[in-house]
Amino acid sequence: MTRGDTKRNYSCIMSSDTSDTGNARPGGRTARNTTAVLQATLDHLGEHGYQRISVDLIAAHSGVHKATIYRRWGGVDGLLTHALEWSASLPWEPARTGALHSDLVALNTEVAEGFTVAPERRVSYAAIAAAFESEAAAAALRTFMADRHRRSAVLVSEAVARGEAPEGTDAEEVVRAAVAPIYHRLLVCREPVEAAHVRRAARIAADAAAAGAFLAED
Amino acid sequence: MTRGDTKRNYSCIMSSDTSDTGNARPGGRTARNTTAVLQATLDHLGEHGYQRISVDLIAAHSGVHKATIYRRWGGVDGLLTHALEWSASLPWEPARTGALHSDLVALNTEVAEGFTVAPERRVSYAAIAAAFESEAAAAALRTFMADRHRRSAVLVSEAVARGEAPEGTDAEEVVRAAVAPIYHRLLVCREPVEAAHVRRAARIAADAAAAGAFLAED
DNA sequence: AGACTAATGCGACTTTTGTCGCATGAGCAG
DNA sequence: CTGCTCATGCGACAAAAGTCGCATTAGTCT
Repeated sequence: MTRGDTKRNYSCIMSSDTSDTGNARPGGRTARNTTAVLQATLDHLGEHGYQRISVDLIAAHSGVHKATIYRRWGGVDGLLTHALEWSASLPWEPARTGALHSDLVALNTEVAEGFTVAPERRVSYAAIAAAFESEAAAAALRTFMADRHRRSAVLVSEAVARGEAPEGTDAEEVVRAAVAPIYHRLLVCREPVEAAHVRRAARIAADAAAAGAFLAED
Repeated sequence: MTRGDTKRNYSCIMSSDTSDTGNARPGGRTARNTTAVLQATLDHLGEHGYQRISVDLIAAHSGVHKATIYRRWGGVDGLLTHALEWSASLPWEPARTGALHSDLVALNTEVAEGFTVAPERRVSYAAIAAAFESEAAAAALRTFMADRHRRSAVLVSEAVARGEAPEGTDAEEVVRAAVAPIYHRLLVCREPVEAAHVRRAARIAADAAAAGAFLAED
């Protein structure tokens, strides 16, 4: 099994098109290797998850030599870090439903599914897990999450414009408040997320926003 | 450096007294080994964190042979799992301040400090990280967290008794709602937790509880 | 087209991690 | 006190992870 057999395109964090990496000498082979290796990494994660991953496996699966992977990515952590950094550059925007509460329900649902539906769930877990292994991965996760929250903030801005929350509401903080219970339940409590949790978290965040709980503190 | 040099006693999840493990032949040496190994594990975590840990290191540091550790605990995961399971059995109860909001502020502060103040922070991170490595560790974390939330729930029950929240409020869910933003910020966003975040999370949870957001859904 | 050079492939090597069989000695029962 | 037995220590081994120098190849520049 060698390079070039791009199997699937997973959603969001997993899709392909690993083209643009800001390397010196970006010419054909380097780019092809990058694609092959990162695609193999995502494929492996999607199929076998975070635990069984190793550089040797990715090397065999991608057709790129082990030493090359160590040189360019430094190890498994680097692979995950790079995959995460790259995925942060993909287009994404939150779904609109017309009201803040239901927007947040939709957002929370998407988050929960990202950690529930295979194969994407394994990739999502890997992204979080990697952040515990290396500072670089943690930084990548920080950037990725900040970006997601920034993009999601429009939901709140638009709600403010519609008069659902007061002017001066910290939009990103509302988003964080809404999704936090989902992540908490999945990654810390290690318990399943039910629809009621999704709804309640969205409800509380929306109500708090309406009540002005996210205005700048004095 | 051999066994028996119990160095420090960290708070909470890190303290010593690794006596009672339900082994067959619980006699002297086995118990001493258990203590030595788990203490060495916690010491190492507190000093160097999760990343650099290995069975060989713990073996050298505890004076217990490598093979014995692999046999009894199975590997690094098992060490962390066992340490976490054991720490769940330690006494702990939340601080009382007289009002739900300030109780939750205190709770959130304790959580945040558990992930901020050395050496305990490294142990806390390790506990979460281990859950990504093995299902056993995940189960241990689930148990530990469920226990913490159960114990913290009295804060809410007492608040209900004082009339601060309606009868029928799901106490544990209020606790989870209060602490979730802290964990989310620390472990997912990978951003520092400020006093304002602690306060806001407590405020929102307390207000939502008062408003009846945690009554059983119909 | 032809030379220059960075990246890669290659494979041998070191280090780390995990396993196994066997002898020993420490607890436990009588 | 005496023997029995299970956990341990021990060291050799196997497997995996990671490193290194060197020859080669594929882009790039002129």
